[in-house]
Amino acid sequence: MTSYRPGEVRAGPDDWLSIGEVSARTGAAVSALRFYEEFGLIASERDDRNQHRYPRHMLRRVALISVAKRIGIPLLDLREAFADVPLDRPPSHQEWQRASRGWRRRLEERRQTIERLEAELTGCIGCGCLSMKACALLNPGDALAGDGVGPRRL
Amino acid sequence: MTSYRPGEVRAGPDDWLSIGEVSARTGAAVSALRFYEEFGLIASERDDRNQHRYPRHMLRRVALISVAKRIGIPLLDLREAFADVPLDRPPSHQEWQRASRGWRRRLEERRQTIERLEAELTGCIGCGCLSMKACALLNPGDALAGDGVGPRRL
DNA sequence: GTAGGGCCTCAAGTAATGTTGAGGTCAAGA
DNA sequence: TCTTGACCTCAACATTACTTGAGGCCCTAC
Repeated sequence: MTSYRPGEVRAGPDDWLSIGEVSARTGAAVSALRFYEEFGLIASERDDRNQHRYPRHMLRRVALISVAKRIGIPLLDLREAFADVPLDRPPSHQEWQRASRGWRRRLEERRQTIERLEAELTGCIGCGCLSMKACALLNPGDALAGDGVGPRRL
Repeated sequence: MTSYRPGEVRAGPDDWLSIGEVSARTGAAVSALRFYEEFGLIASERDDRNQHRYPRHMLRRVALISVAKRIGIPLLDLREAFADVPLDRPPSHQEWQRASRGWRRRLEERRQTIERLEAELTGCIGCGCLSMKACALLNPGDALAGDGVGPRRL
């Protein structure tokens, strides 16, 4: 494997980042980064001292992982969502966009679940559903958990 | 402890539900219900055979728990969100509404995180942030993870 | 030359959120 | 009467997502 040194001249002085630098810049713990890498979510080269060297474009991946985590997207889904974004080179604009379409579906679904819950908590509760009759929340089988038909909003 | 029988006359024939009925109506596994109860998220009485008897209003709680789970809200937060909703009697309209205000804050925050991520994936990536300069996603410390100021949308 | 810092590997531990299994009670139906 | 089904308790296991610890390498600064 080619070995890259931190100061290697390619385009800038810190084109390659150590694991500590990536951690500092993304807020992800070093241990988490190692974990993500083993898991295949990110990748790195090694320098002549066997230390991780991350290309800058990996920062974006890590940032996306961190945010996704916050909204409860499991790492497996994340790996799938990243499937077509190359790890070994800066993804092209197009590649990010293609991947982002898949993301958006997931995100939208999630956002809609939240919005529905918000609606339930105000509209539904506010409108008398407390009676527990025909409330979408309590509609069994359906119960906001599926995609069934039935009363949705209002 | 008072013991309630399923058929006890109070208002209807099934004012009290067995754990299996609650499970069937909410979609939550029996084991999950027991877990929620031990955790303090729901509560029940026992009948003369030591079996759980759930009041109907518990269905709503379970339904809310199920939905919240789907959007990644941890049970601890959930317990806090339910703090002022009584377990031992049907919550009043007012009580639900007061609790729902807390919920809404949480939900909104979560929704905004998602919306930001959506924006990053389209707007930001689409607008040249690929250059990695001054991108909210990569702004350390800030990085969508905090509430700091800085470039947010566009 | 030695102390510290940053990095490495590998194994074990932790927290959250349940599920599964063993062993038992009880009531109703064939 | 015997079996089946729903329920009980308690303990152990599973999964996800990491963190912590032990033991070691190498460079830089004092």
